[in-house]
Amino acid sequence: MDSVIRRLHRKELPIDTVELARYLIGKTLIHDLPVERLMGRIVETEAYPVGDPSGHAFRGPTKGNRSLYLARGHAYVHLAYGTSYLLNISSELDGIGAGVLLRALEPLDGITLMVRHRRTRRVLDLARGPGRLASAMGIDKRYDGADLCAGGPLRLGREVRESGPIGRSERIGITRAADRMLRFYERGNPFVSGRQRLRS
DNA sequence: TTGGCGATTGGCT
DNA sequence: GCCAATCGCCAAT
Repeated sequence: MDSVIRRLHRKELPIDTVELARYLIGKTLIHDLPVERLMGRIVETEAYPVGDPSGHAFRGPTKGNRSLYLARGHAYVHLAYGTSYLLNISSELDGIGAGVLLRALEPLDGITLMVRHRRTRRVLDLARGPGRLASAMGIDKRYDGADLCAGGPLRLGREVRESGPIGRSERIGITRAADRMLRFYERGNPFVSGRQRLRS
C-alpha cells in the first residue's frame, strides 16, 4: 500500500526555509529497511533560516554542519546532548546553510519495528519529539548528507492525507532568538510534541 | 589540546 | 517540574 507513495522531487520543495517548514507538514518520511518499511506523517517542524543565531550554520560552514549547505532536501543529522540524533532537512540552494528540523511524526507503517527501536509500546510516544523520531525511524549519523529526494532508502514522500489547519509557535528547547515564530504543526494532532498550548 | 556547551529524553520527586 | 546522562564539535588556549 505504501509503495504508491510518490517521492518528492527537489523541484517541488520551496526554496525558502520557513516555507519549506510549513510545506512539509502532512508529507511523509519513508525509510526502507531490509526487513520492513518505516513510514510516518510529518506533523511538526521547526525552521532554522539563514542568519538565525540558533541555526547550526550561524557561524559559517564547518566540518560538522556541511550538510546544511547542500541543496534543499538533503539530511543533516546531528547528535544532541550525546544521546539523541536529530534529523534536519537542508532548505536552501546549494552553498547556503539552513535547515528544517523534523520534530514529530504520526506513525503510519512499520510500527512493530518502531516499537523495537524505542523503549515504549505507546504509539503516541514513538515519534513525538525529534530524538524519538530519529530513533523510531532508525536514523543515525550514517544518514548525514543523504539525499532525501533521490529515491534512496530514506526519502520524502507526498502526503497520504491532507494536513488540517497548521499552527505556528515559538521553537522548543532553544535560548537564542527563542521568541521567533518558526515552529509549525498540525493543530490538534496528538502526535505533536510539547505541552498542550503548543499543540492546539 | 582542552573544556564548555547543547535543536533531548526518561526517570524520579 | 527537576535533573543527570553522555559525547561530538569547535572556539580558545
